[in-house]
Amino acid sequence: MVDRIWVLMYIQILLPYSVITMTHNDIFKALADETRLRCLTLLAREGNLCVCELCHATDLSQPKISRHLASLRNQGIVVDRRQGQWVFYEIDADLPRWAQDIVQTASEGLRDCIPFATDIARLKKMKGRPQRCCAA
Amino acid sequence: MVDRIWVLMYIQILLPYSVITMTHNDIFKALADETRLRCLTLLAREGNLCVCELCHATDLSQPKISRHLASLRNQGIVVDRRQGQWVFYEIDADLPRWAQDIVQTASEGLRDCIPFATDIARLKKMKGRPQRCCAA
DNA sequence: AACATATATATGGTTGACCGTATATGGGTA
DNA sequence: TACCCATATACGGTCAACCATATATATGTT
Repeated sequence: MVDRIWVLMYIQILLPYSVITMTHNDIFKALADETRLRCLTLLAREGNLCVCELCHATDLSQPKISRHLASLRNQGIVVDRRQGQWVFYEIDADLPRWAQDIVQTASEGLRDCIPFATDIARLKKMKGRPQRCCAA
Repeated sequence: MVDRIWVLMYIQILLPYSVITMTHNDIFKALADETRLRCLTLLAREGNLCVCELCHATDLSQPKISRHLASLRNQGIVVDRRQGQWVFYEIDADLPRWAQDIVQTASEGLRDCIPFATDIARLKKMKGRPQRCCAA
């Protein structure tokens, strides 16, 4: 029973960090899925967005967005920050410079393509977006 | 029997082109595999290379390299050119500008990392590299 | 023709990543 | 407490992509 508690603590405390095993092509694996590519280009453009904004912009289901954001977080590509009832995601500033350049280049290169342009348009039209407290 | 011949001709003539169904994240799918990433960064650096040079540089098996090059060719990311007994590959100049920038950024950003640095070193040390006729 | 080198493809099998649906968690408010 | 909203995760199933090994094709040389 006591052992079990220690095992659970191990899983809760150590695993979330040990999962971060970034290899050199992980950034490309992240961008290789359309859902993640859409989220990352939106984040590159907007700075930070909460899950419901990403759901609205992409018109994809909440579990789908959340699952992909979790995988990006576990790879150290995005970081999350809870603010009230919302969780805001943004691209990790600690990402290697060249990797940030890759995301930025993709975001600009795809700006006018479907579905990326549509995502931006839907986000702009979204009503009742949550207020940011301080950081843009 | 005659039908069979037409079917075969259809497969041979039409299929290689219809296979090219480039979507916006295909360039990232291409770079998401380490073997292809190593090949593409080498090609971005060297301009063009034949299969045996890529095998030598990466120390990977010939069927493995050839299979990945075929998938890159089928997606319109590289083009091949036979010259004598060698087949030279290079990055397709018709690739969208932003996609070329992605490959270039990756090539430069990974230049000093393992295994990319080792690949370049092995290529430099390779003996008996085939002569190029005209194009660099 | 016979052989050597370079490259491409076929086969069979394994694994990892994705999906939708259902449900759990957690903060905010009444 | 109970309830609502936003978010996260669990479950079970499907499919695409990868691998190694074996073999086919194509060019050049003797």
